[in-house]
Amino acid sequence: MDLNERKKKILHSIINEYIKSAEPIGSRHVAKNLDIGLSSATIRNEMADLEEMGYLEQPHTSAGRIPSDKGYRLYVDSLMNHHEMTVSDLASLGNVIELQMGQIDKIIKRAAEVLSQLTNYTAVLTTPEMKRGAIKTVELVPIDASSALIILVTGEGVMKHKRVLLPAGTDITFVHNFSALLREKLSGLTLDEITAAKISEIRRAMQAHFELLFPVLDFIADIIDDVRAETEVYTSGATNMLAYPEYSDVRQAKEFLDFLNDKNSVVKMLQADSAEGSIPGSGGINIRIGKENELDVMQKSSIITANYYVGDQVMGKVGIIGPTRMDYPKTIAKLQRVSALLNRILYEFYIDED
Amino acid sequence: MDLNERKKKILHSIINEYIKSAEPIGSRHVAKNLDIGLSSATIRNEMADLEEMGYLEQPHTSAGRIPSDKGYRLYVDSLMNHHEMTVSDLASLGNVIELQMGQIDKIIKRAAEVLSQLTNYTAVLTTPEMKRGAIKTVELVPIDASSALIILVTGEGVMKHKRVLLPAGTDITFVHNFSALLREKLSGLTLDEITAAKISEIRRAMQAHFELLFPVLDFIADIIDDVRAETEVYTSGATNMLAYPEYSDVRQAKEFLDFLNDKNSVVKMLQADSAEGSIPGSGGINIRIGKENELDVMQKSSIITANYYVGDQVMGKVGIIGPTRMDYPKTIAKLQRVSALLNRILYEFYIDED
DNA sequence: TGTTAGCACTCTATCTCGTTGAGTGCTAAT
DNA sequence: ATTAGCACTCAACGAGATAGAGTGCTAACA
Repeated sequence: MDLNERKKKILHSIINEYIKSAEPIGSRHVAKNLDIGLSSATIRNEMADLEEMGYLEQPHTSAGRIPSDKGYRLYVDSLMNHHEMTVSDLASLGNVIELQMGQIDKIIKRAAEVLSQLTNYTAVLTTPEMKRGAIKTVELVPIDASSALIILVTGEGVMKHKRVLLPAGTDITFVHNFSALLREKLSGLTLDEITAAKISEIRRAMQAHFELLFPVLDFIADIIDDVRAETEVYTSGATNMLAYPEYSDVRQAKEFLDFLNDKNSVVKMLQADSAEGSIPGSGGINIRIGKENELDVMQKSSIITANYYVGDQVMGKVGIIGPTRMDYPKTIAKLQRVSALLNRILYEFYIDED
Repeated sequence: MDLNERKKKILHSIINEYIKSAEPIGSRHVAKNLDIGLSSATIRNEMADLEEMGYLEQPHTSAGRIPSDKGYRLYVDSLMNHHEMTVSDLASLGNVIELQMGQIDKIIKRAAEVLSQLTNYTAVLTTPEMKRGAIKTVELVPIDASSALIILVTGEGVMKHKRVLLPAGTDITFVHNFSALLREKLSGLTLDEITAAKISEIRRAMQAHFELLFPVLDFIADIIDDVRAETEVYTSGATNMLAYPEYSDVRQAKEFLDFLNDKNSVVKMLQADSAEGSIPGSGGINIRIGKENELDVMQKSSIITANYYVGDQVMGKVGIIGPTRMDYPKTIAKLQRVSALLNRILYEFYIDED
């Protein structure tokens, strides 16, 4: 039994219908409302075949059919029509650009909001892993007589700060000199290069009279560790999912929301995209459908991810989570648009000011 | 008909039971399991009285009674036993203290987490309104040839930063001088004092050769507006509510969660505590029960709020949201403990480093 | 040989209806 | 004033009965 054109067309129609209604689709419905030109009996036979081949399943004997994960897989890989965003959707994207002057994490956060509003699903973004990022500047800013602020800025525009106590009676000029020396020693290094050994080396290389401020070096090591380890996760529209019948059970809804609140799980999920899921020629779009995802909470959901870049370096992941019957074509189009927009904004943000 | 001691005792017992079970309480249950020493028939009469007086209600004719909002009100005002935290609860509070070295918003965030874990309800905290806060320091830190970071630190330890573009070819020493001048002009002023007029005044007072950097002043005005307007809201344990039968309907759950996501609504709610709700001698604890709250989403919930301070200045609000049948005594005890702890930590953080 | 009409069959969803049991209110006895 | 007793009410539950959507199969048809 082979998957001929007619079978594909029927499958395609069924999936489209199911995406809209979330109700099992019967042969009669296909024959009447969809433009196939066959009787319900014929459709019935074809549907039986499609079920045998694993593309459809039946919730129970006398219900219609719903697509299986395998069915969706075929759908996203070769069946579905690709989609262009509508004018009104595009218009609402304009707002994102206005944030160009803000900081990088605000832009990313905003992108998550836009995506979730645009799609009515849940958007998830991760900020870049900074291992290979370079330090742009380090500054020690005195706040008052007894404390100062360490500020670290990376090439990607990420900023991190920490307050440190100064030994009593430290002279301000002294702090400034130390700050200048720090900057000289550290700027340009990538975060990977700043190991404990490197810190010790700097400590030795400094003149002895900075000894008073040596504890500050430890704080700098801390803060760099923070930046290095830190992958922030922004989620938006988590509650959108509660509007879909798939999540009408509160307990499952809770599980899903708790999962989204757990940063580590989300990062892990976003980074785990599989080779099987990547859509050729889509610019790095990756889709995992239902059980293709190992996580229990995701068995009824799908996730579509994309990378975003500055220049040619991957900065992070954008993902959209929806029920398995989510509207793949539209969602993919929106995801592509937003990630492209994000690329452009970050590029301008990053390159222009370089 | 008056509310004698026996009626009070019965009401007290019923409310305690209902808080545990979330099921209507019948006269038989009260007579058997609770230590009153009266027959179910007598209890029945008393319960009928209590209903007539408005302290109890009946979901339907042949169900038991549940407390009304008025019943809860009486309960929290004069019936309930006050509660001490258990040893194990206290032990888990120890962890909060370790964050002393972190920044103020991390501490506040952590406090929300601790509270929600401790109570199994939803914790909400607001950060202070900064109108009367003073500026501790302002710094303009060059990042590269074309951009710099404005950094603003207030007396409360809040830090805010923004990246600005510099005119091409700006000299670094020049930036430093400008930065020093800024600091001199602005530090010590409260945020309220820095009006548009004040900014113009500073602009005029500066030597003309800083003209190039005048646009930076506008950014400073922006950033100060941000700090002034900004009341951050931290929420923790939002999904805890989904475990209670009161929220078993997904639609209501969604409404509640959406409400929590809306910063403005939450701030408004936290600030709207009423005179009727404040518990005398409890150190500023305020309770609003069910319909005492105007908000639709809160009709089935109660909120207990407290203020927290640095020294004698109110910094913000802590609130715990639960179903109306929440365990008031325990929750109040925990809220008091955590806000006291918060006060102490902030006091140390703020005063020690001053 | 592929398509279709027809029909018996299956299974869920929904409704009704009786039953159960928890709880009440009232009355009469203590 | 309290309590035992009893009739009454009502939600919850389960057992049929019914409707209807949808299927699979067979036989007729082009």
